[in-house]
Amino acid sequence: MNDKPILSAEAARQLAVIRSGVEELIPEAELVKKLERSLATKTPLRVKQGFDPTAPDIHLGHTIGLRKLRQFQELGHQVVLIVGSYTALVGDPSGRNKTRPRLTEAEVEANAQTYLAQFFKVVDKSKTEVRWNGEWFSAMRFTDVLHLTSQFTVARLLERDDFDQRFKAGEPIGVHELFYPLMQAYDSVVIRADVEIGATEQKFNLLTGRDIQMAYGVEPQVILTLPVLEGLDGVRRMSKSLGNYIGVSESPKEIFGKAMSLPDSMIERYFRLVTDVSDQECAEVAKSLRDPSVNPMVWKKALAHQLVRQYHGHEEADRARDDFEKQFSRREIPSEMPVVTVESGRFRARDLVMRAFPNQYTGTAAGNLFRQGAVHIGGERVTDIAREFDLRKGSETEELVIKVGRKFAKVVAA
RNA sequence: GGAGGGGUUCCCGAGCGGUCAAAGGGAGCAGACUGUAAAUCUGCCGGCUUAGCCUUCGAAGGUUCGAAUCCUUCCCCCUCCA
Repeated sequence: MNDKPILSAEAARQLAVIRSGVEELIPEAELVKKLERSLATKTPLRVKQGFDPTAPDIHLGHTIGLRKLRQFQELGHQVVLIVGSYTALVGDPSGRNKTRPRLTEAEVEANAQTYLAQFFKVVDKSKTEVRWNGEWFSAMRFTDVLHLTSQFTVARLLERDDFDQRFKAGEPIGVHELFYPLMQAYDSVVIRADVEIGATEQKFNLLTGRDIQMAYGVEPQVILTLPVLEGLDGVRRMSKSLGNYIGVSESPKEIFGKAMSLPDSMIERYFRLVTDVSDQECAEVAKSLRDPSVNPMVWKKALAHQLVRQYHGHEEADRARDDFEKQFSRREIPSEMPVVTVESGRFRARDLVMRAFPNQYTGTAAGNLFRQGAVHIGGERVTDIAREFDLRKGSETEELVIKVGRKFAKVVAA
């Protein structure tokens, strides 16, 4: 406590903002020094975040980090985004129990563009420096690689939990995967990162950055880890591959609906981690949620509304909420649903379902839905897959609303 | 390089010549109940022109009336030794 330097008011303010919501800040004293120096010399800190263009969909889990970057920008610092065009060729082993599939360069390029478009929905593009790490890795000679890899030991690499677990479980570990942390670390050397942020599972990689920077005679970065967000199941991490995510590019209706399917236990956490709602307001939400007379659904709706608002604006948020209440609370037919046009003619009930929801069901699966009473056609439950419906343009049966479970679609005769 | 163990349907995991489209669990989907929450109960859970048929148990061959189960070769993974 006594060895902490005395903070200037501005540095103290910045530190408080930076620290909010973070899991770990290592080492805090170094950040303080960097902040003071930044203020004194009017030189922004270089705040690094990397991403591998493997999965183009940015979801709420990612926004925890992106929101932190934006905070840094608002404090006047420089964000450096590393597009891991080369690291993607390895695949980050963090939190993985399998080797990642390798991507082609074309896939990497396409994914990166998709990613950037979404990235700048949260982060200020004008205050971001984007660098592709192929810039330096493609120029490396083998002796450079040997030099880099000689700065670290296998024992230390194997200390990390994910490698350790895979090793013990008899899962394969490719030698190239061991390079991953070193490559990420080297990025920090090249761009002279002052701060690198990442999810908690990134801690090892981030710390490696410090070691490697020192080995190359660069001032080590401060690392800042952020919590990992649970997905829609409330248990497993939000991820595209698990299909339990809310993407920032999704429609208002999807975002609202997915948010409403969250377990109650996640409401407060989501408010804290992925909305602009202030800490004080979050505390009030938490308090209210503990009150047994309050229906948590009220807060979940508020959360869903807030999320849609952040990505689509207030009007869309209102509309999504109204639609939701109409469709699910009052069980009315939604105002908007996918529309599929078909040629005029007679259709068997099961074919109608398969047309209405293209590529979603096999015939067997659709047949099961009928048997289970999940299918409503024109507002009536249908259990006979062979029942025929006449759809004709111009006639009174020009269109039919098909409902399967909770999903709606409209079939219109052309 | 040598020795041993292993690859089963989305995942884990049983099966070890017919009764196997393959136990059990998980995930998923649907119905009931609800707040598109949780919990619970029930059903479905390879495909098809569905009382039947077709394709599946790492790959390719072979033995057999019949193979996920036996044999051969190959591919991949793990462990121990070097």
